[in-house]
Amino acid sequence: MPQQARDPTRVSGLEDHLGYWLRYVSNQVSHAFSLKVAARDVTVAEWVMLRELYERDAMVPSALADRLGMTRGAISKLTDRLAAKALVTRVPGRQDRRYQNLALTAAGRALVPQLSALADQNDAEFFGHLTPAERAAVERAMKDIVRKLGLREMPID
Amino acid sequence: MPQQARDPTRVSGLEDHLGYWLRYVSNQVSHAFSLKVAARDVTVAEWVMLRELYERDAMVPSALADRLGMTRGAISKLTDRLAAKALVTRVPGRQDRRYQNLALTAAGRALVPQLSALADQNDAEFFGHLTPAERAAVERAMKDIVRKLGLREMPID
DNA sequence: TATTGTTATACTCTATAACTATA
DNA sequence: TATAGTTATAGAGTATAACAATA
Repeated sequence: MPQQARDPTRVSGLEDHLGYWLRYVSNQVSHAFSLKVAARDVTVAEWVMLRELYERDAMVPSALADRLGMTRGAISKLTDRLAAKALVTRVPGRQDRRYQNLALTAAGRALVPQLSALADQNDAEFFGHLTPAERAAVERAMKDIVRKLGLREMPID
Repeated sequence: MPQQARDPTRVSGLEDHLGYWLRYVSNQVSHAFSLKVAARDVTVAEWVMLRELYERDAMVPSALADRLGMTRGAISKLTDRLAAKALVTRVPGRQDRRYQNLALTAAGRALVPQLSALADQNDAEFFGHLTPAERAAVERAMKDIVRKLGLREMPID
């Protein structure tokens, strides 16, 4: 929120917005994490997809797109890369052959815990010095916003 | 922070990391903002650069690159676009002709307050429903992290 | 030689929309 | 026809590195 309502003629600065600080820190956290997973030849988007498949074992691409807030095209390209790295496989559907299932390979499944450890480490680096109360406050605020977002339609254009 | 240190064999999930939530919310906030400024034919990165020049009136590209945490190449491309939109001009240096100054045009200067109002509006939409205490807690935590890590660059994407 | 700004190249991620195969 | 997945194209952003002009 802009903090200077006292002077309506003043143009609010970048730092006056909570969104600015969030983006600032978030970009740093994500960038640091991307460097860590790059050592395993994986991007952040790839990590998210791998982690999702780890949890659910197998998913149809369009369901994954919905869940991750990406387009089917984006999922398709991501799958191409992960398949090329032999971390994910496409399993053709049997009943309805328009569908397919995405699943982790053994290598993919083995990789997820290693990436997860890197995520733990990254989180500790950035948020470890906050008190538990501070962390809880941030987490609660974020989830609050997500809940509020979930109640309204996503902007399409 | 992963919240399940009790069980060392469990693979921490995406949602166990504060970084995950931060990234999720931050992406939503930035995306919504990008839609707003797109109505003025401006991107978020362009807004940041315009706002910076508004504050400082004129800057050398390499100084801007340092300040925004971008490469000189990126600033060069960004300047190309803003110059094409007649929002920014390149002013050749007089003493050392390797340097140049970037400055807002009259149109650029007139646009910044409008964009600033959109930033205010965007912040209100996403954080307006939080209590002042909650907002303050998030802001304090973010600034804490920035201070702790000595981060000084600005977020761009 | 060192530095400034530009350019070339390449990659990630995103989105739209046309395309195919199937139902 | 409707849907699932792919592909093509485009654009914004990232980064590295070679380059020309200037000091």
